[in-house]
Amino acid sequence: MADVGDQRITIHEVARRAGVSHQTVSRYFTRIEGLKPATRQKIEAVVSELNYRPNLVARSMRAKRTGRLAAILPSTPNLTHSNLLGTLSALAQAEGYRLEVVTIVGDARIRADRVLELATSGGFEGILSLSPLPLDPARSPIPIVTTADYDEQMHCQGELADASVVRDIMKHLVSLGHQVFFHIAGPQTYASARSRKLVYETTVKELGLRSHGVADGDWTGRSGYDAIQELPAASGVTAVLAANDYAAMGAIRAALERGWRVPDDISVFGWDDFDMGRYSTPSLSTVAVDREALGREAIQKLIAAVRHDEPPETTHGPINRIIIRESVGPAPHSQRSTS
Amino acid sequence: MADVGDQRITIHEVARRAGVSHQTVSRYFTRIEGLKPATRQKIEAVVSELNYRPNLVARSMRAKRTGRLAAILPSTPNLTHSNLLGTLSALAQAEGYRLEVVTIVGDARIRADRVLELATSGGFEGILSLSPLPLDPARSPIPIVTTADYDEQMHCQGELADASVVRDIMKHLVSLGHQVFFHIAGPQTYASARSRKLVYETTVKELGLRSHGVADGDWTGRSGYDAIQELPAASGVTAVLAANDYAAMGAIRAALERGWRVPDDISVFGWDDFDMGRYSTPSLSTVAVDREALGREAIQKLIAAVRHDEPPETTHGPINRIIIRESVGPAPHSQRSTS
DNA sequence: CTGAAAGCGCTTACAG
DNA sequence: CTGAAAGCGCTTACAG
Repeated sequence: MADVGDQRITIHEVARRAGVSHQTVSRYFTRIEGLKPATRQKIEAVVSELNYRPNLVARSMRAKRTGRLAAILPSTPNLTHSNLLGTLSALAQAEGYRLEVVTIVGDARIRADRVLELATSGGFEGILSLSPLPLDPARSPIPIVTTADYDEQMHCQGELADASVVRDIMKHLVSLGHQVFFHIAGPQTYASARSRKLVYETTVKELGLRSHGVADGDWTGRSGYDAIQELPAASGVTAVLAANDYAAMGAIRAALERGWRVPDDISVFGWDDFDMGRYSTPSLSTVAVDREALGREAIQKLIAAVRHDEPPETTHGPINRIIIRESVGPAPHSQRSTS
Repeated sequence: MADVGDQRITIHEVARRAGVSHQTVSRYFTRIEGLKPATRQKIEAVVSELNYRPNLVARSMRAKRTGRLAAILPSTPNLTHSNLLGTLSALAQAEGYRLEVVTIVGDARIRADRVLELATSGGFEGILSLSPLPLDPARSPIPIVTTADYDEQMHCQGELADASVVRDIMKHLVSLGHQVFFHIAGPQTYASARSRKLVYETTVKELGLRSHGVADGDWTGRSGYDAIQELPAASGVTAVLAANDYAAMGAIRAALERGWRVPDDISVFGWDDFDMGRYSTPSLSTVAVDREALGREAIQKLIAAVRHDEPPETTHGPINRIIIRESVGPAPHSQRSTS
């Protein structure tokens, strides 16, 4: 049980072995030039022999600049399906920053606490949150920027501005003859789920539609499946809006099992444009969210804040794009009979 | 453009305002007891007024113990579909550690570098990698444990030991009368993709099967779709093993579009047990990977290493479970005719 | 081009 | 129970 190889190599040890002062070793790591080739070589030899690397904690405590930004990822899978992380990382790198992607687990309260901890940890110059956080940025010693999520966009641009997507979907369905709607919601702890539900309900009233109401869901296929299975046979529902693609898939499955054809008898919309929805049968109508545009904008805003620059202009186009595939079609001419 | 609220509050400032020494403030944060209630209250008032939080970087530089572990997540989505992260986090917490989940973007070389950087950063006591890494743990000053991934398990337990799953699948298909196989591989930069391909090829030989070969894929639905679309009409393939569920979904879609019934004409297997595969039609036969068991084992191993304890016994059962759903059935009695 | 001094913000013995 | 001293491993002016 001897403690093997556990002692940390310090810059002093490297300096001693190389026969130079520790400041010179420090320079070797921080400056590109300004070292005599001979000195450089001596240090290089010792560094690679000892496999030494500077302690970043110590460095960042002394140097004001750490060159590191943190991207806070929610632990839901929605964001990982694109190359968003790679894009953000590359953008940060182009501006001379490292991006560390941190997933924070727990409820909103815990997550906010941990983010504040990261902010005061001294390791980062700025924080990018890829999901809304119940956090006052003023409480943080470093800039915190949140991506304009679906719902935030809504709030920024005036009540229900971006919600036009949900309304557009419903209008489209109305134009196809649908009259009785049904919403399978996401967990109401998520702002995006709350807002989709809100807009659904608002639009039902606004357009004078009939709604069988809203089922509570939790993003899973099972929740969509259950919601449709429990639908009364005579509900008359012909159009279903699910909170995401998983729930939509479950809904379609349940409909098919009940002998309802999709889309001939009932149309189903998802949200997120997951890869599998494109290839399922029927393929899934959905909403593609341009998270890369949101992320790009957010990280540029963050870097500007870290540098005390003016925030950049917002230039991206629409974030949400409706994709209509096989799961949506004209409403059936006659009502379904009870099976 | 005044720099607003950017100066960091130090422990000295808190101490000054509370009328105590900075060590007393330090004690307020590190020890549960040992402060006079009056002193505690004075400090508490100042802390909440200034919203002060100790600089963790400074703390971890001075104190040898940081109480933090890092979990390195690959930027592929496979792992985020379960509550693995929550489980790991809870396990760490129960042992008195914080788990910080870090996603590292880039190719294997870059990722290995960044992990080494984290290891020497001084911020963590141990690192758990949830994907294989081209990294010599001996080069790290702190313990690094990698979850026994599909392929690693294989190597640990002797060549092809765990590969039994792929072989079991193929044997099952043979028992259903299938004779001509086809594999849609994952990107060969991934160890798991390489190993599935290897075992496929080995088993073809071992069981004396006919194989139409291996298509190069990249985990996406599109790659599965293309592979099947490009299959010669007279290939005679009746059993397809896809590298993951996405590719399998694409394969099924392409087969249906070519007028091949699934599973009547052709059977398709996926891998990963993604949520949507359960509800698609036909539902997807797949392999469920018990990543939680792997993760649990890995983090216990890591914590033991950090504490210089004996590593715990490996007690989990089989990691991979074959799930047979509608996409797999008996081989067609007669060969398909060219359409 | 390189070395001696000071200090980043905290914690940990050690006194009182 | 609380304060004065030392030091974690580095970098940044400042001299030479």
